[in-house]
Amino acid sequence: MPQGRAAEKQRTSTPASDYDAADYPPFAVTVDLVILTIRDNRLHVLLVQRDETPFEGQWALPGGFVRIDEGLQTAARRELAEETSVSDPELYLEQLGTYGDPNRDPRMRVVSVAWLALAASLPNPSGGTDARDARWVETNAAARSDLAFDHDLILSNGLERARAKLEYSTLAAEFCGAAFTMSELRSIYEAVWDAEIDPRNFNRKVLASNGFVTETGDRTNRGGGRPAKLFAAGTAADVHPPLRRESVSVQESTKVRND
Amino acid sequence: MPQGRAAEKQRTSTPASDYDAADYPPFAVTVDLVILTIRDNRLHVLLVQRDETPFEGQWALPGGFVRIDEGLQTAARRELAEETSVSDPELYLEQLGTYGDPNRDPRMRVVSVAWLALAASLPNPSGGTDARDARWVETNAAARSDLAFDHDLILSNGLERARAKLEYSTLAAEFCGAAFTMSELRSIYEAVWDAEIDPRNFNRKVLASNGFVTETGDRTNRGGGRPAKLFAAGTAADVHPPLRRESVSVQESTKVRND
DNA sequence: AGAATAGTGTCTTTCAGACATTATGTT
DNA sequence: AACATAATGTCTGAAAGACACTATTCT
Repeated sequence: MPQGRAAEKQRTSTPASDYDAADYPPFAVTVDLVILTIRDNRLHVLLVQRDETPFEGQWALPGGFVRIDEGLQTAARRELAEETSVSDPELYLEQLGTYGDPNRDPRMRVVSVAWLALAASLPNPSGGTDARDARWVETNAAARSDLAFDHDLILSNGLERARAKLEYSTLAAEFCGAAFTMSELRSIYEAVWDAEIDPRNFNRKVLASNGFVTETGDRTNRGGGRPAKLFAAGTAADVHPPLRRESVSVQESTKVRND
Repeated sequence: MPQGRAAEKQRTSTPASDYDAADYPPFAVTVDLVILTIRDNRLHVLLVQRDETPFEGQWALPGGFVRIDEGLQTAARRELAEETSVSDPELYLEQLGTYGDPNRDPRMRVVSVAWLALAASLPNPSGGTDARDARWVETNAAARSDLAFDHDLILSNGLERARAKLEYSTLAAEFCGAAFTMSELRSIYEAVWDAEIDPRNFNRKVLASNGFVTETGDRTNRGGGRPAKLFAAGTAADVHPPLRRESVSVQESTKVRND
């Protein structure tokens, strides 16, 4: 094995033409996706059921190999399109982290770059080009289940990232449709944070944040009660001041004192 | 996990035992490090000068190949120790992101996992096992210079991450020595944020955050003025409420309105 | 005594969180 | 008229930011 050092020297001391596959450790690089969407006012994640060893029959995050001439985000977006049959290049996608424990895959050394995708509502998994079973799973249930590989960890990191993201980014707005009501926007927050939010305070804060949403002037008319104003996503990327979820547990954790 | 997916296509049709290097694209995986420290009250980053093609003579972030049987963080820590001759396993190290543009290295397909390391004061680069030149460079100067590969981007992301991190983590405290004064702690923030901070407000906020620092009872006596109280890092990991740098530019960016 | 640095307190404004009533449409 | 949902305003407490003076040591 080329070990880092040896390889390193090559990297710095060997002309490009001398590069040889045998000179460096053979890694496989994959992408895995935490794809989140809202269904029935609850946050769901897309899981696929493995039909091959290892972890046969277990559920896992969707993902796949990065092609040799393909960028990492391109690979993630390709997999996303394959799994959701939604190839909207507007779909929000951000890099979550890279997982490369030498034993994470029993077959070979695989380094996986994990991505977080968010969309307001996605269709039922069409299975894309793959024949395996695929399903939207409510995130609390998914987090409790035993996923293949280190996907439990990746999912957990993805959920935490999504929750934190909504605090300071206007993502949730674009993440609704083109026009949405304030309660629709609020329900996104409630689903992701898995918490109730006071409509009055929420309203005040969203409107106070310049560029978060803009009123379209139209209203809904889908029966029921009073028609709601419609909004569109604004131009700002950040929320000022940030919306904050109650950090109850955190506050307790800081109770540590030295007396 | 990744491989899961990765292997996907192959996997669905190929038993594990059939795995063969020829079956998947040959990637090299490296780690690159943004190592930050404070010198002369200014934030500095460790850069190394390349002595080989490509980018010969240009400055770059330190880094190297990941060994085939080595975890990603282990590889980062090994490189860190080699470059700084400080093998303190306590040194703060967090994953920054992964960079894998197909053209980022002209010689071959390299995916690099970037890491952020922070330490209060590190010795002059001993060069470790490498003979290349290595130096601490003030970060504003480093960010303006033209680094090899995509290291400009990595450095920029690392700096932004470090600045954001100080807002809500107690990192800066551990990142000082075992005992430190309030103005030393403050100067860490000032160096990283490249801004002045009001000593009175800073003091109030740090002390209000339970578990951020604890008074040791001792005082300094290094001449000059009144001896300063000494503090040690507390047990809390997060700052509540967070310290916030003035987000001037952000506030202006939100000035967007739809009238 | 003077120089140097540490340490502290008050005021004002902004934001967070709690909370109840009115408005406007449909059936 | 009843029902359903949307919309809004006020009060209180916490924290942010601005700001000036006192305290302790050394020389």
